[in-house]
Amino acid sequence: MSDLTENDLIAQRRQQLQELREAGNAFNNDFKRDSLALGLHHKYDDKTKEELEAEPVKVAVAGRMMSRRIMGKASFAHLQDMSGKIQLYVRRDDLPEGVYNTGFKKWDVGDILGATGTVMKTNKGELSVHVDSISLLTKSLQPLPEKFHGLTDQETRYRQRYVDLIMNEETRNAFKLRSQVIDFIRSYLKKQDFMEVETPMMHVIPGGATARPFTTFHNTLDMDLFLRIAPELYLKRLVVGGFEKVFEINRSFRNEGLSPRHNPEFTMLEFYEAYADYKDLMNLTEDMLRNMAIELCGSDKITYQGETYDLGQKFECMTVVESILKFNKSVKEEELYSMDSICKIAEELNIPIEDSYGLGKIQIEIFEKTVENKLMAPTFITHYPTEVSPLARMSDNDPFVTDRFEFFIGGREIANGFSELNDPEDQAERFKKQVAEKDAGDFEAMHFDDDYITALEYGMPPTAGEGIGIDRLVMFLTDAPSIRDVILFPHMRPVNS
RNA sequence: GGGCCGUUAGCUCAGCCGGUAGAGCAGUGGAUUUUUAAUCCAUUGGUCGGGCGUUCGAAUCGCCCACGGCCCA
Repeated sequence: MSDLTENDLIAQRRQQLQELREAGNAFNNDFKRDSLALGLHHKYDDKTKEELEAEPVKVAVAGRMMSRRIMGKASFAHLQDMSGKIQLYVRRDDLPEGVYNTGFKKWDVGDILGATGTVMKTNKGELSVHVDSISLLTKSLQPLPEKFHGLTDQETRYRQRYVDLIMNEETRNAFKLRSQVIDFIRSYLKKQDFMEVETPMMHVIPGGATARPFTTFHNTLDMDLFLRIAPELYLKRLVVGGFEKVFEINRSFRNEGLSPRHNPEFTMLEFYEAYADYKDLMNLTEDMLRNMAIELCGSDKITYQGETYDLGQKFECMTVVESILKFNKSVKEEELYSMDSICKIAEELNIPIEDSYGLGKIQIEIFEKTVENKLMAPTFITHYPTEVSPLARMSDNDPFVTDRFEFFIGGREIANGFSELNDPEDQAERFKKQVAEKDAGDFEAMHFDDDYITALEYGMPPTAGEGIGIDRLVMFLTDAPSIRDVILFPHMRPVNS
């Protein structure tokens, strides 16, 4: 950032910093605070001005000065710390000689200060600290955005998230909620005896999803490695190993386009439970999301982009085919099971069909085009075709479909779960089909993972597993229109030259 | 990859049928001992995203590029 042409504002502040250096008190590290803004509000907001005067409470606070109103020999300023804001009442004659005029009045909004004083209330009733000592802890060289409009430029908010966090409480709140969502999931699963694990992020064979991976290179081993597209195959190896309930919350990476719903790195929860089936996980999902909303948002009614979603009601449930019929009134069920007629439907919908596509793949193409973004209310979709579910167990009643579900809300996929395919010979056949598709030019198709087959050959108990997209879930809970609003440092193209 | 929109002072924005840029906030100087977007007076500040064209003259018109946003593939 050294190529920034420095403007007057920064030059002035740099000059002040130089003076602080010369005076020997730049970057002080000797101030200890004993109170946070929010704590003071909790403790003393209910007290009257007189009560606070009768029993003076001495506190030490620190934070960034977000505003300042100088009224001559007295001033008001707001300090912002990790918990919130507290007002300072700073009077010249209450401070040591010179501090007010040669110190405080020269400092800038954005500077980081420490102050001690007594808790008071102003005539207007705002809880404040009546300051008796104050010092500059960190000089801020960069001017903050204007206080009234704040920082609204999307690009700057994403590129300089630190400024966004300083200026926008909604941003801070969204990321606090994100953290709480992850805490909630951890404790929810741990209470049910799930064990948290960490599996490789650098894979020799990328697997567990159909997606293009990022490639990297290990110098000493002289080999390509892939950033994982999903942890799935490793987590199931752990189930084989006897960790019967495991979960992982961490990043996966997919080398595909960016959009308001896609970031190249994103966070997923994946969890696996032996001796459970996909229906058990649907129940778990419903219970977990409902309780999460109540605990973290205070209600099972969530408003997202102007629409209200009720997580309190029993979630809707239908099959892929049922949903296609529901949103395509002119389509008859039998047409979805004949290659001739389904191709005609796809053609009418402008869905390009590859020669390699079977019935199941075309059904899913139609589903994605005509159904997915209409699934507003919380909805489970089940009976995904085997053709598009290479890791899921075939249904006992109909080998055309698998014991799989996806969960949608607000027109977006949030979760994907299924009874796991634990028949090693079936799995090997499915991998072979994927490899054939890869050879036919599908970059997203899976590799053949020999070791995973070997693991299954040792025997994996009947197991169900699920992945939940944490970013999309947090988007929903924070009413964020873009995934970039829930990722602290979303991927951006470099800005330079 | 395609379409539409945007990029002007530190921030938020005007200006765009061509005539070399303006406001509010921030900053600077002054007044002000309970303010809340404090107020009042004065005042500094700009390669108008970059490049190339058209023109006597471009922030404004055209083309290309960069970055961002939304939609589509």
